[in-house]
Amino acid sequence: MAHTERGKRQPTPDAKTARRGGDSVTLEDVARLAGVSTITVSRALNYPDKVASKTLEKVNRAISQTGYVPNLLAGGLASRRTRLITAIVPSLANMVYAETIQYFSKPLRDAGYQVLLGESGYPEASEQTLVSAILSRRPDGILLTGVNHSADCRRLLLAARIPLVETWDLTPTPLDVVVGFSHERLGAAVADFAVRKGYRQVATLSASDRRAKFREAALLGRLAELGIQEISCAEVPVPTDLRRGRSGLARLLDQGFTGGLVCCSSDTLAQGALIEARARGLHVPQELAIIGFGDQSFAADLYPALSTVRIDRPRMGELAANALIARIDGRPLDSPVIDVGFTIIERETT
Amino acid sequence: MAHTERGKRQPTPDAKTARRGGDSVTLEDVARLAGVSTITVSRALNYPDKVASKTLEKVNRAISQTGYVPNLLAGGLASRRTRLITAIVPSLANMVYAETIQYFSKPLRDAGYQVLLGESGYPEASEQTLVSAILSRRPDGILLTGVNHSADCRRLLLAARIPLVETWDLTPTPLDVVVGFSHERLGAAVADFAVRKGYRQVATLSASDRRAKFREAALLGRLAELGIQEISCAEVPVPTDLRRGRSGLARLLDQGFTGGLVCCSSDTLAQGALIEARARGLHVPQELAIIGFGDQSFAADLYPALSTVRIDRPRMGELAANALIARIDGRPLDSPVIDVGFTIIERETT
DNA sequence: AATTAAAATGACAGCGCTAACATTTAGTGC
DNA sequence: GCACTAAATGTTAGCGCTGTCATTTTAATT
Repeated sequence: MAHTERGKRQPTPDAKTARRGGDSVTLEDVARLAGVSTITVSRALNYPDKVASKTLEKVNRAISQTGYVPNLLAGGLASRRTRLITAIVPSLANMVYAETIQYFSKPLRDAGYQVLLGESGYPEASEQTLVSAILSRRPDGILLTGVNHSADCRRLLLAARIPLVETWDLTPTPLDVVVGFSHERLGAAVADFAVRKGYRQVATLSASDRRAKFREAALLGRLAELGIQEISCAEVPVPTDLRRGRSGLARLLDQGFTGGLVCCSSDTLAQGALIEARARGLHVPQELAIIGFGDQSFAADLYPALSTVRIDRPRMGELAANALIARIDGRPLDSPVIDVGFTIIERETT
Repeated sequence: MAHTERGKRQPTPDAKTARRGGDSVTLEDVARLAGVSTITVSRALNYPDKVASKTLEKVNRAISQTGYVPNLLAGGLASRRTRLITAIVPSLANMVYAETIQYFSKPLRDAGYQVLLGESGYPEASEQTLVSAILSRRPDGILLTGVNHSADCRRLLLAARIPLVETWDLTPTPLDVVVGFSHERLGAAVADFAVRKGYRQVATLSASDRRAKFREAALLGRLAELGIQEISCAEVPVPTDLRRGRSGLARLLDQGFTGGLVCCSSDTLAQGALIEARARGLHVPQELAIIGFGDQSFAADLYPALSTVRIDRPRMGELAANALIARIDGRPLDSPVIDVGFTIIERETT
């Protein structure tokens, strides 16, 4: 007792190594084994060309001998770079977004980033809460789906001063960068297509999704301009699936829609409509024409093959990733607004 | 110069606040504003019931005034708890896994965890590399798909001493906990089903996926036992899609398969086969019967409705999440091996 | 009011790493 | 060999938080 100084914890001799956990190997262990300082090990890991090759070799040997796995929490805290990118999508249940993530992730992975996923489609938690949770991991960048965010959300995002990419939509005033296409122009283009092909009756089958409704509104608007009178509309909840496509078409048919073009807000809905038509013995496209949206991989392989509107998703994902990386690296961008456009793909259902 | 002590950096008066970045609000800022110590703010955030309600109020006010967003890197480093769970799936392109993630995430989110996603289906990066990258974020737990991991991988995982859950398969010797079903029993059950229904010809249409091939082998084995002679097999690459389902059936038909039951390793493949049958004018199930695997949401809505083998994926995800949470909290598990079973769902294609 | 226990708060060190310098070593030309 | 530059390595001080005590305040009991 006598030599224990007032209150101060008396560290045991091996305190440094025996502390809590004590399990995992640290930089220091590697450094000791390699006979260099910790910073040299750090450099060997992060800037290998700043270290003499002999040293590098020693360090690498020590790393594999100890089975060292770097601690990115500590590294990120010290360097303020986490090598983490967060992608926020409405839902993984929608194949289209799951795919977007993939295309987006690839270039990021190659650039040494990991992608953390956030799903915003959970009504029980606000986007605000999600964003806050995400920011607490201090990602180097964030991908957002859509351009409509609550005021609180925008504030939070902007205050974090993190590179941001919004996708799947377009706006002249992005938070930072936006990579997408115009739902308005797309809706109008589909209306033009309907008229050009001579359909006198048009129906819409849309998910209750902000962007889908926006396309529908543009389509309806253009149709009115072009003098098309016979219009039916059906709305189904998200996420879209075959059942909703089937029941949606059933509803349209009950409503008095007797044939013409059905414009669906997703290929899945369109496929459901196709199935329902088949179950009812309606011939597509003779008695009923269908056009989808997205050009998902299955569209071309349906029977009959589905006409749809293609969004170049691989390109959109890649452009978004590259824009984000450029912003992180502080490189300038040609434009903060990148339009990837769309293409109407005509197959057998129209 | 005179009073600058040898080499030591001379910190400017406001060095503490003006340091690098200096941008983001820290616990200290909040504490100062609330007139308490940092640890009290920390407690107000993490253990609110350990703080007097008046203090809590002051702190919360200070937090919203400053727009403070906690830094989980720092918190995780200090507490050794990251509230991060990593899920490794083969690919998001496969709807089945994307869904699994969803079911798995829900209970975790409710328990205050965030899910980081890792895709192992990229041949350019070994599972080893992936696991290493994941471990460097020090997740509190890991979900793995499958039970076959390289020796290096197992070593790495085990050395990390992190709760682990393996899924989508079963093994008597899990790394930690396994939640899944027996592919062997499933394959045999499908064979029994084929025989019971009186099919004399059986074909398999399988993805080149370890578990799919395992089911197929079990099916073939049982078929042999039961004396079924006429068997055709087709293999397609992953990920499975409609095209591969169509071309797979086409191949079987070319090979001399003239009708009977086609056992597909995924519902998507089955759907592709169904489409191909329709395109060729083959009546299902009269001329050709089809059974899938997975009972994905679309299976019941196809026309004709697809017979398949149901895996209770929501339950599997939930059980996996709960097992992981139990392990993290140090609670004992009834058994480290949890079998969720399977059910053959007979609809219209058989 | 005095005594004791419980609740609330605080001081301090350190989690494992890296930025920013300082210092040492190797390389170059004359 | 010497001066000088560039390359390689090391020292130090945090990054922003929480665990572990120590201390103070409040409540409960006699």
